[in-house]
Amino acid sequence: MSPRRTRVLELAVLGHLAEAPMHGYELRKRLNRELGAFHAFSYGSLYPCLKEMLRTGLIRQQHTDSARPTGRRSRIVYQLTHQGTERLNQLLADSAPAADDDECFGVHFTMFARTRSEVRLRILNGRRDRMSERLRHLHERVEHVVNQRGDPYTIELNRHHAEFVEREVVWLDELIQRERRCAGQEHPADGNIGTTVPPRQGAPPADRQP
Amino acid sequence: MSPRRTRVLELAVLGHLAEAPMHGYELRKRLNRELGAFHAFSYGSLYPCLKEMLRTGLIRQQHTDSARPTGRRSRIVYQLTHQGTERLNQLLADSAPAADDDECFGVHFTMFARTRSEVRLRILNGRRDRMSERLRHLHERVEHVVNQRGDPYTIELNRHHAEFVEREVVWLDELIQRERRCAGQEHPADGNIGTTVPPRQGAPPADRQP
DNA sequence: GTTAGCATGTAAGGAGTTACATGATTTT
DNA sequence: AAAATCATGTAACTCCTTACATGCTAAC
Repeated sequence: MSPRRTRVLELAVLGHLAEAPMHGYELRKRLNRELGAFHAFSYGSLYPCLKEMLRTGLIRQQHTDSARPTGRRSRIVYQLTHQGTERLNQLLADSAPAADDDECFGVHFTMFARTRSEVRLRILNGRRDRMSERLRHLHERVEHVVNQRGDPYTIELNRHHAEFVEREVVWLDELIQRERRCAGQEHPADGNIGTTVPPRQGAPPADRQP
Repeated sequence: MSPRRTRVLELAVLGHLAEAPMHGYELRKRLNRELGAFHAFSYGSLYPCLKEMLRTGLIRQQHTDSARPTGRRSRIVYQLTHQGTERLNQLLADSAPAADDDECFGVHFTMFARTRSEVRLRILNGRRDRMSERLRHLHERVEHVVNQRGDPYTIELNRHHAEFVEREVVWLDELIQRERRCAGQEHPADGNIGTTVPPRQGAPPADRQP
């Protein structure tokens, strides 16, 4: 019925569940902490998304035998299915959306530690190219406005924006260089996404109560 | 029926029509040129918005006696009504949304030349405060991630973002200082920001055909 | 004679948000 | 007893995009 193929949210959820099984509330907290002021998701989008992903078989509810860990309201802990893992790899490997969309890039970036070095480079390069292109457009526009009749505030806004994009390109260049220097190392952080994630064996669903 | 109270688009349209009557196509071109890569509106949002504004009496169709200027397809030229002017002033005076929403701030900013000095200062100050607050949150988050377990890429993203917000605050501070220096002048548009802007007295409805 | 640009629109849908409803548990 | 926090969820709405449909004129 309603697809609810929530592009970026789906990716973020898959990425986090790949790290460890989790329930919705925890998921949202982490998402919003990691993405910072980049973007904040609400429950109104997260829960329907989880439901849809459940329906399409990307995730499943964990066998909740010993339901509530410390008496709280029973949680629904989700974990990736095989299909979910495949979909995640597929999404991660596709660098095109990350280049265009700021949010999407952010989400991809927060999962770089679990992304193959080659894919990271592809994403960073794609992003760099897009940003350069955007910069070129901006410069053209500034020039145009200056030449024409030029409202000073419009010029200032575009100039300021161009400065930001310039910095973004520099930042990306630095990151690309860093990546290149450690090329070959498939595990710059610890553990990849392509294979299963064994190091997290006995880790409980992230539940620290005092 | 369908309200279509398109917040930011409505403001932008009002602002541009206050400058000169215009038809939809021209409006969109200007919007997207001035806002740069900030945001691009499509016809699919602009035309319904115009229709709704027409319905609610914010704008009206100009008496299109001598319809087509050079044989082209007949245009529908819109102009502000009295209500539209009032609504514009009301929206411009409300600095709260501009502080929060990036797009909204951009639209407000491109209309600063036609905004009262006092309101400009209020908007800039509000924006500055919000950005400072955002910065504080970001620093807290970075610290938290560093202290906890710290994924290096998550830290890097937040650090990078924080740097941007820091620059934005600096930029706003500069603008505020500049505004303060020329306080009293209701129209610092000439030589305020950078380039001088020509008088723009009897500017015709911007229609240059070769 | 066909592409490109000007000009106006509509229908369907995407990707969320807000506000609300509910209920348990812990802290004050 | 009240407020905060944890936890899940829904309905209605927003604001915009994409893709399409139409048609006219200028330029290649």
